Amino acid sequence: MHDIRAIRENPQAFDAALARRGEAPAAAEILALDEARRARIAAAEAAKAEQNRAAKAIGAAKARGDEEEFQRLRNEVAAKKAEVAAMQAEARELDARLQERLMWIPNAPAEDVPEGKDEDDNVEIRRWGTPRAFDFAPREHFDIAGARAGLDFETAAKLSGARFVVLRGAVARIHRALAQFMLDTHIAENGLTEVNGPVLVLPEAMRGTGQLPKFTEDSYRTTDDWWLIPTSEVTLTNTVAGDILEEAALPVRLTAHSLCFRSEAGSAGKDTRGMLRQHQFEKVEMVSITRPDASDEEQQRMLRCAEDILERLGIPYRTVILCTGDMGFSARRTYDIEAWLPGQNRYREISSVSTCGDFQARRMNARFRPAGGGKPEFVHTLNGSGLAVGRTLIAVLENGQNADGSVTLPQALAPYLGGRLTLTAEGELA
RNA sequence: GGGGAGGUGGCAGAGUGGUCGAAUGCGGCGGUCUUGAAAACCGUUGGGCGCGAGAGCGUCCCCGGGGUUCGAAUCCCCGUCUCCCCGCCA
Repeated sequence: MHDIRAIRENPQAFDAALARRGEAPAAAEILALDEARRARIAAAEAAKAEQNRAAKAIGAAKARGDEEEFQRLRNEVAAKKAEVAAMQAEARELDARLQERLMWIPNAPAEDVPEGKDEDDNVEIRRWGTPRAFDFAPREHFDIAGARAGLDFETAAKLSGARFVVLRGAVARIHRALAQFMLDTHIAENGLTEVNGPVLVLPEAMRGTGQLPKFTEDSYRTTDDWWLIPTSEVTLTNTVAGDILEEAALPVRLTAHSLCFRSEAGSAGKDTRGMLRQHQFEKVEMVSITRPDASDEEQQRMLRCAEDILERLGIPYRTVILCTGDMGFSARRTYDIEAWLPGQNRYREISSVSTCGDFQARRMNARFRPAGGGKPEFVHTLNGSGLAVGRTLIAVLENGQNADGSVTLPQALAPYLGGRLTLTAEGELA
């Protein structure tokens, strides 16, 4: 959420930021609401002050036995009361409208975010690794002999319909190994704290991170009005909602392995084969809560944590910075990491690392108290995939495939696979 | 699911209709004393919003939301969370 004071101070800058995102100007409308709201607040509080003064004098009048004055004050307070109530109601209504309006407006892009309309305008930052030269036509993951036995889309369809998968045997184990490997690396090497939280959350949490109110159709809701998290960013970031943290406690660095649920509304017909895009998938997520001046550096650190996973797995990737038109609602700057998928002969998104500045912190009222004392300030929040487990499985399978349909698995997974690093063409670990 | 007890400042814990944003203790911060520290003593110590250049002024907040009353931390209703007992259960 945006700072109403900042909009007041520089409405032009606010509209300019919206324009970079391709959004219509909103400052004029918002400031009109804000002005009306503040006028009502001032009037209501002045009237309330008079009421309080009279109410306070009643006690004294009673004590000194001045019945006449007592009655007069009673009447005065009663008269004021109605006036105050009416003005307060108006102020509340205007405030609610202002808040609601602000809840629908996306974050402003950072200065260095490249201008652009869609993903074609994203800018490549770097590449790591060299895509392997195959002496045969590399297949997509669902066509690799060794993987086929463990990727059961038919049974998944029977259970749950389209965009689900049942993993079996060695493939299921490799998938699990990847998640364990990622978590262990983040905990032991990157200094993150493991968290295992709910995947069912209240609407407030979804509003805090920005999924609601604008993107209701992208997530699933239970009949009890819980929401299934589309990413554990929601769970992890909202752990500090409403808190005032001590500066010494920052940065807070969290990681979680969780199920994620997405309706994929609007992506019908996209990536329908294989397990690239599912309604339910697993992801290891990273979240950092930092001081405002530390968030840019933290984003680079987090980006490195995610890239490091791919490097340890030996999967070539490229890193891009998203342009203004391709960034998510809450983000101020986002880097995507795209893994090389030889079966598709292209790079595909496997991680997204964003800083949200104080945008989410304002929504969830997450603050810290400066070390020297003084007023609490909003923290900065960051999140990044580290990584999407299912997509990493695809990358491992496609990059390690052999002509005979077997797959050579990364050395890094050895501790998790009993040292057996070959997925045979028959779908067994060897 | 049924029954009971509770949610007060960073923590502990008073306060059951008026002068309470709220005693007291602990903790924190500043100071006196001390070579330094401890102890002791003194002072200070929540957040939001509005107005104001500022000092400051006003207003709201005792889990959340309604209500009663001239006046609510205190009374009533609903919700929520915690704890205890019973039932059920991975």
